[in-house]
Amino acid sequence: MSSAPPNLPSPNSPGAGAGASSPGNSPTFSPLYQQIKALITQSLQSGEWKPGELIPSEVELAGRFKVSQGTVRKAIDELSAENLVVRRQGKGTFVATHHEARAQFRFLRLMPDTGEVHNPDNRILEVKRTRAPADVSRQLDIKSGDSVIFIRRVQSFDGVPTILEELWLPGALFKGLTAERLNEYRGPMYGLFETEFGTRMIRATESIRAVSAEPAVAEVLGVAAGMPLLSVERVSFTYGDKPVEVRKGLYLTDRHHYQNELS
Amino acid sequence: MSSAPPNLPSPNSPGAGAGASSPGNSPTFSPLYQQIKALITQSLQSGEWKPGELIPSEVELAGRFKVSQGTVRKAIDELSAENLVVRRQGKGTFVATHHEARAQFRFLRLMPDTGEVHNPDNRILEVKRTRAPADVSRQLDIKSGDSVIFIRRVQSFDGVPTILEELWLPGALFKGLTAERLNEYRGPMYGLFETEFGTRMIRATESIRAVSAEPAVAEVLGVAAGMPLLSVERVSFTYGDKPVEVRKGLYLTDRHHYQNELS
DNA sequence: AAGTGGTCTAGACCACTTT
DNA sequence: AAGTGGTCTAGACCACTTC
Repeated sequence: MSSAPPNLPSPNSPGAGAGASSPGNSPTFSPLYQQIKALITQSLQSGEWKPGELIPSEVELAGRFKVSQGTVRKAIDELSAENLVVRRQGKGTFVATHHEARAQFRFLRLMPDTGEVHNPDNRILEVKRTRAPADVSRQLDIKSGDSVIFIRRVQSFDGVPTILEELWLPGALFKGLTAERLNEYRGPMYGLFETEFGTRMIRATESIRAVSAEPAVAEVLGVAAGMPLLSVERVSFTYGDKPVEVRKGLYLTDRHHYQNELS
Repeated sequence: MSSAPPNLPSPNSPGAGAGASSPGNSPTFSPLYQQIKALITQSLQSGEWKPGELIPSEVELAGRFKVSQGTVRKAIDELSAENLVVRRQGKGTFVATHHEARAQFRFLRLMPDTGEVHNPDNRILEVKRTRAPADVSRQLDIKSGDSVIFIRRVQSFDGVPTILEELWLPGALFKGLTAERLNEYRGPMYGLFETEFGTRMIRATESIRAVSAEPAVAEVLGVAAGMPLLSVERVSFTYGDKPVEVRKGLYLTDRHHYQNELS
């Protein structure tokens, strides 16, 4: 294992020469555990350890990086808090995956008002390769007019159409994504993205508003035009805070609600 | 080596609602740092250390509880992650308070679409003591018909009425809360609750939907009836997961949006 | 200089899972 | 029994703030 050792300034020679150590932009050394965390994140990003897989034990990583187990532990603690890995006592630490109920609800906040049954159904209306609209290309941080995959779909619960969604994905990352593959795939869409295209969503921001259903939208959802709908605009990010999905959803909230925790 | 593991099986305090719904078995011994965390939380709850104040140093707490500093540290780490305390290097650890910009945005998620100026204005429409409606009393975990304080207010930004809110507070906890005190108070409402009534909100859940503005609502907000509005129903909790506020808000989202982070 | 939180180490033992 | 993560300790030193 090569594994470049951390670039720490070694315990003996702290920034003695730095002088005044003004609060400016001097090359501040990050804590050891942050450097370890960055190294582990690199291995996650590069696919050295794939979603669902076991990563090396704390002891082994400590040996590899030439630091104490406690330092590795603190690094993994933070990765665990960020939902990049999952610890299981006695078993080891695993790369987080969207193929688990655990991760599902982080990205689907619409809950039925009563009961628990979902009976979800996913109908793909359209998949095409096109050019990114200006606002989407800006949010995806790609050049205006770059190729993107556009997806339009309806999600129903217990047979009731509830979510109409439009997605834009960078074409460069999702070559070969077709309606057929989307339709035959079982499980969450982010699971497919992660296993088939090597792109794992780890974080997202959402902007929520109330809007009025336009006639075309109302027809798809089977409601009257003018019906109030929840508009949810999401930008999802993968490793390195790189945006890789724009999603605009319209939620019917007469029997469901968007659940949020403030803490 | 200390004499004996100070494994006190959790000091059973009456009403301290240990009912954290932990799915585990009953008499499980919790880790030491969890017990320390519970003790510190008790001191926070009892007001021994008040919001904004400095709590004893880690070394002092370690001495008081007869454990190592590392154990106290881990307890405070979690309290810090839960926003109950705030650490400041070199200064100490402080009890979190709503009188800081830092805490404001955790509980106000409505952001202007452009710009940053807020120019907030708060107009109290009504304050009265009444009996809790059935749904509110259920959410506040009080007896149906118990006395509650009811508040109705409008918040404007840059002179534009944007939020119409109705609040219900347990009467027992907020004796003496009047429209006058609400009007003359500068700063966030949760700040007033915390300093004047000793009740600190630490967590909340929100249910969000899209609804249509009823005529009476539309008039207050200065929009047309039928305008789509964001309905935000919040239940806030204080220490021990005790619900102490029900808040039903209607947000005008044509120039603002509800911002959320999925992580 | 003294006090605080922040980092790092080394070692011990515990709880859980698998062999 | 062996391996993993989880807890706890004791001590050292660093970074920051205040005196």
